[in-house]
Amino acid sequence: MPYAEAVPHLGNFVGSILPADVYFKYLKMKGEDAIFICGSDQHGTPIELKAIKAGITPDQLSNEVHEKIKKVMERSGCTFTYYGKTHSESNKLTVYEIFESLRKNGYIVETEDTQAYCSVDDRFLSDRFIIGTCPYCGYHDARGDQCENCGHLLNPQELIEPYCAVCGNKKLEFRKTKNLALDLEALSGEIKAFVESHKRNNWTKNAINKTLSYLEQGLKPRDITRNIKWGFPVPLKGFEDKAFYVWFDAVIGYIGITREWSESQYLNYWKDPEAKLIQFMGKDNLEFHTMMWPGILIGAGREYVLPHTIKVFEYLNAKGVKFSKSKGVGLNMEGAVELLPSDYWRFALMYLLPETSDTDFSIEEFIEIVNKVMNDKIGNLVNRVLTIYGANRGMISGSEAEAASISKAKSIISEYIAEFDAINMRNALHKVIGLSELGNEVMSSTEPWKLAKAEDANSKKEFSKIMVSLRQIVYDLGIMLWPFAPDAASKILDYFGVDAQPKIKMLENVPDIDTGKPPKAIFSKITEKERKKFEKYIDS
RNA sequence: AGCGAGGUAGGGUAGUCUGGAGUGCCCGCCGGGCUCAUAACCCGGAGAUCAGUGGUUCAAAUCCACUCCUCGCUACCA
Repeated sequence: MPYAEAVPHLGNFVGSILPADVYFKYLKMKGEDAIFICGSDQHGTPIELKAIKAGITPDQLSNEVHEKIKKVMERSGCTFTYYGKTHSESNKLTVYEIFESLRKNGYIVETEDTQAYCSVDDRFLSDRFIIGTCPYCGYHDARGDQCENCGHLLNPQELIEPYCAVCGNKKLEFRKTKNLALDLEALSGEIKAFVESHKRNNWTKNAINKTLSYLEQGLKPRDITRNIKWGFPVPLKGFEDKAFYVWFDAVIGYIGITREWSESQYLNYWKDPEAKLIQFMGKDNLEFHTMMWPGILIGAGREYVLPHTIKVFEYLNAKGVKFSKSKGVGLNMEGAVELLPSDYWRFALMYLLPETSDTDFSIEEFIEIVNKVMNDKIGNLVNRVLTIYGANRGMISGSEAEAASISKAKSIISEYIAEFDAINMRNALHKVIGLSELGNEVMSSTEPWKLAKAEDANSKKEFSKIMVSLRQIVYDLGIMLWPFAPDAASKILDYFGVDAQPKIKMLENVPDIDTGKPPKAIFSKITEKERKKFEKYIDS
């Protein structure tokens, strides 16, 4: 779920929403009863602080950003079953219900801490609400949690001459305060058993190893409430002036948002023991999803399904720098879809999907993927097949295909399905590319343009068989491309008169090509001019 | 510092879990083919002590140990 502070950048998109959308589209192709739930994560300190600075309420700010994100994600070709938000009545209800269960089951404990207090604003200040001079580098605008200049992690007490970020008050007190925490220590045995029993379900290596290593080191209770005004108020005596901590209501938001989508249907999914919850995220979200989220669900009494698969991706970096919303580094999705069709981003980002290690995003590589892979391999193949097919329409008869190429195509298709079933989406994408390569190979080795000119019956028959095979390959390509590049896939399928959402089972029966539609390029290359525009975004 | 992840031809990557000839992909380079197609496409080739050292094994990129380098996380950023 994107944090509703700003529009997601490429790194956010590639690590969570895009793979989820691609996989969801595949599930729909298979005809599975799947829903794709996502939403804006609205609570927390950064949003509250940003809203105060902007002179609006956090509610307003996060709702405005939420609307923007929703629009951009739709423009990026994402087809959510529902895109909701965490600051909703449905989520609030769900958070309260789960909190109550956790409390009843004895997993909520009290913690005490010392925290800065501003008497002018009459509030406790989160670390980020305190500004001062960094004791390590002397930077004047260091925050209480970290110095942005030297990167040192800080305690608010370390800051020299700290002041309140809201009102500038320099007379801060440090007071004791109580919070509620989830007793992860008590739950750690069950969390470990959960990870052990689920890790074979296509979890990524980092998700398994990092989690087991945390568990090995031992978990401590972790706060679920904070002295903050923005969030759901805590419904417990003595804690009414506090709000739930954003991570708590964000993960519960998966349920809450499904509930917001459909009060009558959400439990059909969340309480179905056969349901599989599959989650995609960047590595910064790992511990929330592999430990705390299962911990919440287990502690609340295992009423809801626990994650079946957790896919944790590494970072996509821009020129070695992490894309950052707050620092304004890199390209956000709004700029991206403004610049180029969403299919290009979807395809290229899935191609670059940082599965095992951080990956650099460079313009050169992106352009290479679009121009060389999408255009030259896939786009060009479609075009050349359609052209030769249309020009020799009368010579193609029956459905007899050239056996060798069809059997190769079939094995690529089954590999594609196997990769997708194992949620290895980048590998699945390579199978799509592989199929286009097969098409190009068949073309070169059989030279149908020569056969088309021949007079003898044998050549004519051979030509027909080859074109039937190529027709099959292009059609299959249109279907298989759909999760990655839905617009381009629709363009290909349109030549076959198909305008419905593709299904895996459609791969078997190829309709004839509608030669009334002249072949048009389904992709076009990124020009020098577009490249220049592009560089403006990346260079910062 | 602790923990996690990476280090594979000139560049970028996959393969590592589950050991089987350095096997694959993209770019670049060299040679050839083709002219249906988007100056594209196809075939062949050169190029790698698989970070290093030691070990296990009939066999190691893959398993084990140690070392070096890069990135990330370390609990009030989410």
